[in-house]
Amino acid sequence: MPSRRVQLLNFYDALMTALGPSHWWPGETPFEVTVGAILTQNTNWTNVERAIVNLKAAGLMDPAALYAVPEAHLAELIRPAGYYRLKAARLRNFLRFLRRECGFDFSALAERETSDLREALLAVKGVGQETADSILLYALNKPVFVVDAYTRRLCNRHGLVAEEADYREVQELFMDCLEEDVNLFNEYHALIVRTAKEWCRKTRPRCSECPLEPFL
DNA sequence: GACCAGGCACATC
DNA sequence: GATGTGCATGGT
Repeated sequence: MPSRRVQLLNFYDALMTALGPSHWWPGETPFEVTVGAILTQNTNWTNVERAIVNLKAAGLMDPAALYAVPEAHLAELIRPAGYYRLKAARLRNFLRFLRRECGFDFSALAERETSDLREALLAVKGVGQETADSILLYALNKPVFVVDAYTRRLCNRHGLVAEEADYREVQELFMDCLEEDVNLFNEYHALIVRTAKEWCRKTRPRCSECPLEPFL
């Protein structure tokens, strides 16, 4: 029985061989990445893209500019992403946080120590663990592993964690077993999500062809 | 027409 | 502490 570290490294190699590098997160700036992280909560990325296009077309992919927009207008712009009233409030919660903590300056935010910053992000209403970690890793380049529903299923199916393991437990599995490497964490999470989309959806090749079978 | 998608907060027991 | 529910759009 290979160690959990070896299993995780084998998964990674299999995914990288099958799919190649991901170049994540799609987004031109840390702010855009963060907006995407909030908008994609329980939502298909293609719907998020429509909302991002609307924001850019309105010249609002900028924290100070976006904060100046009335919440109802913001909600209409992000409507294609679903849960639009809820997400408009969540985006504004984050913008208020950003103004208070660093005057809308992401590079100042990135100076802060990771676990302290994580706590601060989690205190924003509408930012849970996955969203906070996505912001830390993909917008701020902090070495934090992002866990999602796919990651949990993968670990369950392969007996790496118990069925009832919570977010932190799955996260610690990866972070304890792997070296602390922003690039590795970035690529690993991206590959898991891409595998779920490209192998495990019914219109794609069957699940038996998935490089991680059994995955979903 | 049902089911799903890169969650989260809150109510209720 | 566990479990259930609302939030909403667009693709398959």
